[in-house]
Amino acid sequence: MAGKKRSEMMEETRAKLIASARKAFAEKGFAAASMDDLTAEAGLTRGALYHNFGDKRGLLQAVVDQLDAEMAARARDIGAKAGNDWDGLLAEGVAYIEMALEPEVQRIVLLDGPAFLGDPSQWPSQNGCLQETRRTVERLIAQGIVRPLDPEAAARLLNGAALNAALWVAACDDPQDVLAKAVEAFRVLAEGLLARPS
Amino acid sequence: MAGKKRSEMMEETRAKLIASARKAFAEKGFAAASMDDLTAEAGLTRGALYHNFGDKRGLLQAVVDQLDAEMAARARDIGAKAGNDWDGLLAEGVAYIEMALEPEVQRIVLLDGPAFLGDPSQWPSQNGCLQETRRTVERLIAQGIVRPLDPEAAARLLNGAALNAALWVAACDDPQDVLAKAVEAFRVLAEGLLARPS
DNA sequence: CAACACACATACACTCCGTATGTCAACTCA
DNA sequence: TGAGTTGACATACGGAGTGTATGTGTGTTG
Repeated sequence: MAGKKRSEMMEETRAKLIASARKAFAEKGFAAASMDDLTAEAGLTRGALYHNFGDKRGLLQAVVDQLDAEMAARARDIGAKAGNDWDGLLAEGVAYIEMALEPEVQRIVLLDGPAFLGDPSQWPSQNGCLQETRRTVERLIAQGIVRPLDPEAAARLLNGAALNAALWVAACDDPQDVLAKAVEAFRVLAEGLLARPS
Repeated sequence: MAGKKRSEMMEETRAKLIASARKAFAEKGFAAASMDDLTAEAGLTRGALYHNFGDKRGLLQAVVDQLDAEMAARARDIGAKAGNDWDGLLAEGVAYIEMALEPEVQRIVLLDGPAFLGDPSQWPSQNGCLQETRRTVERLIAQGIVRPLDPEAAARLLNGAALNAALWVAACDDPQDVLAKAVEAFRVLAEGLLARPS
């Protein structure tokens, strides 16, 4: 079995390590996750890890990149399904809140990522979600729907608001009820961006 | 010298350890800070640390509590100086952004705190900044200035937006310019909370 | 003043990361 | 095709760090 080339094998081990790391980081957090346990669960040793990713942070970076790409793709799809850009922006924001409820996203991308890798906008993956939101804001400004302001700033604050909303929902007792309140508050805040009719 | 009672001595060692920890955590981050180095700089050993704080996280919690109390007090003062509650809310938000630019606050309270202690609202100190903002929002709702919505949700999102704004400013090349953009965006977003004249 | 309590120091066991070295299969090329 | 080489990964080792168990000296109390 397995007529694989060396490069294919290597891609496979990378994928296995990243998959194990996603689980371990999400469950125990980056700091508490043991590389020995990680690699063992993937049927490998730390040798493979250091060979492929350099060090522990390198593995975290790879995991974050993968998650971020998935999140950006989902946000794009959801935004595209909306009737117009404004509804798209709101839908993206709500989607971001809901994604941030998943342990993998919350723990790895939103908590450990910034703590161990630094500011998200400086990541190699360039924080796809942020870019997605920024582009939507830029379109809305061009259309005159949103007030002229720095799109990067707006995207930053919107995503930040969504993140904290998600942390709140994730830690509360009644997620159903709190999620509704958080989404409502997000919508209200976002409306501040709208160009006033006045 | 030193006609001190035992309890006074203990308070003093706690204060010394917390002070050293603030420096070390802010400079190296919680994970990379060594307890041996920490305590040595305070003229003590790890024995004192484990006796007073239980474990490394306990020390982080104590540091975070202290910083949080200071931040809440500053926010309260700044909010009180404003002419009305609405200006107070904006001033608090801007102050929060500016405080988050200080390395101690950013690194310890905003990055390592959530990563190692979990959701801020569940901290024993109960996140004074958040409570401060929430109370201001409650007053504004009572006055009919802000739309009726969940004050906790609004406070959460506002603080989250401010936090991300600060991370952005701290990591950028031109803090002066970016800070202005961030503050502007914050103001615009916050205006979404205002009751529409309709 | 004798006995205790307690704040803190010391010593030890364990885990974990990173690196240096080893090994074996896959690829190359004569 | 087979000897040499490369490279992906495993193994072995050293250093550092946390947490705990035990020791010690000073302050407190009856």
